[in-house]
Amino acid sequence: MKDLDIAEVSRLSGLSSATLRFYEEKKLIASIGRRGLRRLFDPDVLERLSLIGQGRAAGFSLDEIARMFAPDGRVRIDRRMLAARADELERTIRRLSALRNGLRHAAECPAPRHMECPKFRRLVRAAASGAIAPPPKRTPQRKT
Amino acid sequence: MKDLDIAEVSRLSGLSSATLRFYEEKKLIASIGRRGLRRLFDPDVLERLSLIGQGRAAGFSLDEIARMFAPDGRVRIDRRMLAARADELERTIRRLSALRNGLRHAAECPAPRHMECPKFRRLVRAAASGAIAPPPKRTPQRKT
DNA sequence: CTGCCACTTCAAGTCGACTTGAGGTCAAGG
DNA sequence: CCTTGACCTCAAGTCGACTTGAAGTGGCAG
Repeated sequence: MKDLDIAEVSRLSGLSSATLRFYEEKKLIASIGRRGLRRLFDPDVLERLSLIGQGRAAGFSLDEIARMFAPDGRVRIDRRMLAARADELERTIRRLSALRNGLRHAAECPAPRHMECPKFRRLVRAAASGAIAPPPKRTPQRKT
Repeated sequence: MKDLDIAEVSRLSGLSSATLRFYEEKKLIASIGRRGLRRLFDPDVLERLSLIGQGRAAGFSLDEIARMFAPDGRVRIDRRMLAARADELERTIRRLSALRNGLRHAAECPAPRHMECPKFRRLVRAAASGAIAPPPKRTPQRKT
């Protein structure tokens, strides 16, 4: 397959070229050369970007993801790290499920004001003990 | 019940006093008075903080949460908004579940290098089409 | 009465992941 | 040959949710 220039990679990956340059600077991807000033990429970069996307979606930081690639560019993922993250995801999923149930109830609850609904109060109380739950960040938007 | 000073609220809620001041400034909570310089809070503030925690955990921003409280301090939550968020959570949960399965597989996969495992490649390919998934932020840590 | 020290205010800093802006370059089309 | 426009670099800005630092204050133990 032919090399891709940054605009093509951008189009195919859905990431802005600024982001691609940023990723290159962070050593997450590497350009294979230039045509004039323009970066050229091996089509493999798309797989790599997908991998990076997976990592991000799983909650790894860019730095962590960078560490998952051996210096030769091969994937070298610590299996224990993955298992740990899977467990963490499991917990997150449970928490979010409870939350979703709470929200669904609140959305359907007939009480004129939420604090008058015993179920809602119970949910609030339940979460009140101890520390307050930290945020599972909402999906930001990318710009083309 | 007796009024609480900021240190007590901090202890009971697990939030730093700086955070409490920050929340007050953002109109998320209100102090009921002072003893000297010290803020005093109605014990109800704990329920309010719990509610705020719930909101944060559900992915609402502080500004959005602030809008959920009527000027008189009563809860006034738009039910459609809650339902919408519940649906969004549902989607997030599905995505995370798939991801968790992928991670679990990757962690147990016998292939010496992940890209050699057909299952792993399939997962990567699957996510490769179209945009890259956005990050579900990881739990930060609070300081007392 | 004095000193301590947890509180106060206000401004500025932090963190991650990008985005934006200014000023520059160069391959390709007319 | 010249213009055009997409790319380039580097620095700085943005966003949300706090945290940190400097400088000040006042209730209360001794």
